[in-house]
Amino acid sequence: ENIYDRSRMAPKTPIKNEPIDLSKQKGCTPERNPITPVKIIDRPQPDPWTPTMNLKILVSAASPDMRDREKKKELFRPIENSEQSDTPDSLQYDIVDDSTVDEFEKQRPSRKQKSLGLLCQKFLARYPNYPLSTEKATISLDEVASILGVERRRIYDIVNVLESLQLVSRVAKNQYCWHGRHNLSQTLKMLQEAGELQYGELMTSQHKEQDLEYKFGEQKKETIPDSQDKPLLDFSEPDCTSASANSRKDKSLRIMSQKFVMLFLVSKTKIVTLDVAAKILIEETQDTVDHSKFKTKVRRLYDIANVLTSLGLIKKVHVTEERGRKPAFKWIGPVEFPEKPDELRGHSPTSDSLPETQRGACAQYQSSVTGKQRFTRHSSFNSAQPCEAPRRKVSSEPNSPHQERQDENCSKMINLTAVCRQKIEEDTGNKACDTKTILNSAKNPNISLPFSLLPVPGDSDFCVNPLPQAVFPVVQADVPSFSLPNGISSQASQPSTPAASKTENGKSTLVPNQPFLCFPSSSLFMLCGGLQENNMSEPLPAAGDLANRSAEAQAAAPPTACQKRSSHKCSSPSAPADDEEPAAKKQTLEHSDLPLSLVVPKKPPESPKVESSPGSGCSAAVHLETNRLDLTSPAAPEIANKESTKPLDCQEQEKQSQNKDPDEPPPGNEHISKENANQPFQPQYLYVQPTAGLSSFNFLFSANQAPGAISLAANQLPSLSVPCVMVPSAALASFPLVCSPSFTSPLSSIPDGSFSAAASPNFSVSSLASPTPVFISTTAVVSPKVSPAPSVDPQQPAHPALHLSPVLTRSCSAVKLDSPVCMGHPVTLLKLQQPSSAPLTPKSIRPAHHEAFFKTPGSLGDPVAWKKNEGNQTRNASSVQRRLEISSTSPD
DNA sequence: CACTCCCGCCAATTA
DNA sequence: TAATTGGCGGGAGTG
Repeated sequence: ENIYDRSRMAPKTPIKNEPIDLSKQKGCTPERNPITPVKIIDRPQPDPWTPTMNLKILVSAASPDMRDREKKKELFRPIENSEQSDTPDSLQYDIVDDSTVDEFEKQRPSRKQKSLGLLCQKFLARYPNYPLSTEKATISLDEVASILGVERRRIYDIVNVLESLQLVSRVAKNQYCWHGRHNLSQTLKMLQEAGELQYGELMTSQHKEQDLEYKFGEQKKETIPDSQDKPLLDFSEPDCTSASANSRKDKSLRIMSQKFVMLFLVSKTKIVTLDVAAKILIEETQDTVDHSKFKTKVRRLYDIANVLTSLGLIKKVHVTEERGRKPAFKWIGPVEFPEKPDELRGHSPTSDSLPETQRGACAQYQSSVTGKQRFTRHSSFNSAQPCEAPRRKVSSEPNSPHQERQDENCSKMINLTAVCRQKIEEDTGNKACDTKTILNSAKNPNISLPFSLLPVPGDSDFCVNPLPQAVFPVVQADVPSFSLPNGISSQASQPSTPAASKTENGKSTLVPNQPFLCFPSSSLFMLCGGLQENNMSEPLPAAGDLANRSAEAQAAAPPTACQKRSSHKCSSPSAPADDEEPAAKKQTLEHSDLPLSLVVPKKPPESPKVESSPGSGCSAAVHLETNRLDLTSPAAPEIANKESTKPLDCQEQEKQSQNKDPDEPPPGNEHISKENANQPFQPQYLYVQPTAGLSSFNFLFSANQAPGAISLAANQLPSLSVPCVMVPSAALASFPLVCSPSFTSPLSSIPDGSFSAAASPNFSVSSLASPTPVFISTTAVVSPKVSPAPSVDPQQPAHPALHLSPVLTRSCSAVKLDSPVCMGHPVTLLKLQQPSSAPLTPKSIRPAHHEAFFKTPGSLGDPVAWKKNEGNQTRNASSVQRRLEISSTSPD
């Protein structure tokens, strides 16, 4: 064959060697001098120019197509030298060539043929996905460039991206070492972790912080550089040592690539829009949205995306947003990362996407692969990116080392979230009206929901829903946006209509049993109960997708709780494969539908309050009360029944959840109630919006609660049965709090009969240390001191625990819990202050013990951590989820 | 016109 | 200093 080709090619010799030159040297005359380093070559034949040759050259010069054709031939031509020549690929190519034989005709290599993605595939085809140890090949840039017929510059683009994923490493000048995908899963895992730290937090975090951060500007910068300097992943591999390789300044392409991947890994939907990514990746905060810079970033992202696409890790999709459709990429690679290097990984999702050639390769190699992990995860890895450097202002938290970065990211993330939100809204059909406040959807950061929100189909009301997402990265700047919901909620709360509507959608089902509370304030709270996947499974009629999402979302939220323990199980329903991953992730995947796009959020911070408040206008207090009532009544009962019985395991829960109860019509919060009803077990969330900005943060808690407790609460206790509460950090002050009734703590036995249910505090929160003031207590504690809320109580009768006494009063007294949550004390209390915006520092407020339970926004920042922690804790399973909305607004 | 993204100049880094 | 790397953005190809 070769011979044949050659004959055909004839003169090519020179060409072969220097194909590049020919083609490239554009304008130039076809000089033969090899500009680029021509490497050697197999056969150095001196004389190149045969008559034919000239002709060809001319032709090529004349027509690009031809040129391409030529190149292609060369490219494809098996490389004699290379060891890999035998790879299957070559065959394919050959074939192609043959076909091309015809002259220059149509094959227009055109641009597509020269695309980086295609080039990358060719490149990848040369190397096995899972090379045997012996197979490791070193890659010579010059050689590859010549073989592929492209300039080196292009090879750098490819190699840099591959390097960011550890598929190759630089060994020396002009030399790279091919590692293949053995480590890919680990690398991705690391990126995911790092991404969660950075972005996950962001997601949750608020913008405001960023603003605040500005202060840190200096620090930040410092940080940034740090991070950049090192590749996120520094994988120093033993094998190939490239000692210095890393040093170069910021290798932006490498870093960008890693960050980009992180976004996918962190994103629930696994879809990231280009613009969002670009914004996030633009180092500076978006403030200076230099258009040109943005453009450049996007160009780079395309470059990266092309390579990632060739790797079968992502695929291009479009997300349709209000404004129109935007380019986006969806992660189709592995989502879970088993601890060990998985060989298999490639196959799963990824494999599908892989080009056949690769796939084949994979198959071949997979078996062989041992999976050695070369890379250790360096702490640095994580740190690097995330920026540890400066601590965030919030320093308060011990935990939050990363937060700063997060903040930054947050904003970005927020954007994403916003986008998502928007979409969601769109999907739902939103009621823009209601929410209009919501903002311009486009921008609103508020939309916190991006993904998760789901449940509510159209209604913004459900903002609450977002929780799940929130859990995620979503940061949601949304806070602001949520406000909408608030407004709605406020209204809704009374009328139940909204709920109903939702229910209609079917989404409501998701939420069934969960009661909502609305708080006027801007801040939102989310609480999570355990999750149950069940929800997911539930029927979602019309809204199907949404519903699913919502369900998932919800599930996601819980993830923390469930994840470890039952995550898989839970997840199972929803997501098939992922056992290991946290439910949330899985769910997310499923949800994939929603892209995270971001909209650029402008600064949500301020607006939020305003907006939110407006809606409700109402005083928070009022709403609260009502809400409470509502809540209690609706969902609670049912929940109680089921849950009470069993609270814990997710599985069980799930089952229960499946049971779904129809629910009661909740008078008060209709939608909520319904939702709750529908989903008996779902976790409850409370989402709080921070008044001010995101920064303030929202929290979600999942509460797992013992069912009983909850149920009781719900019914009887008007106040809340919600197990968990989130408090906005900053804003916390503004809010009051919520208490969750009892949780069941798996551990604790419940002492009091009264509290019986309550027990547990299993909030995942614990891990979080939060400054927030908020609080929750497991046991019931009502805080004596705080006597809060007068208002609430009436209902409370039964369980003390539940109460939330919202203290409308500004004072926020924080009650502390006496016992550590873990203990399972039954109840907790919270106190809040008013929504007034005064930011409270949580720290002061929060009880020492309880820290774990609550996190301030800042603390929240790390969802991941959170989750992890939770896992540890016993989050139990049970739980019903509830949502609460609170409309904050200043009380009045 | 918007989206993609190729191409290659040229600066920063290395050798 | 030359070579290697790689940031960057003009502007062309596509749809």
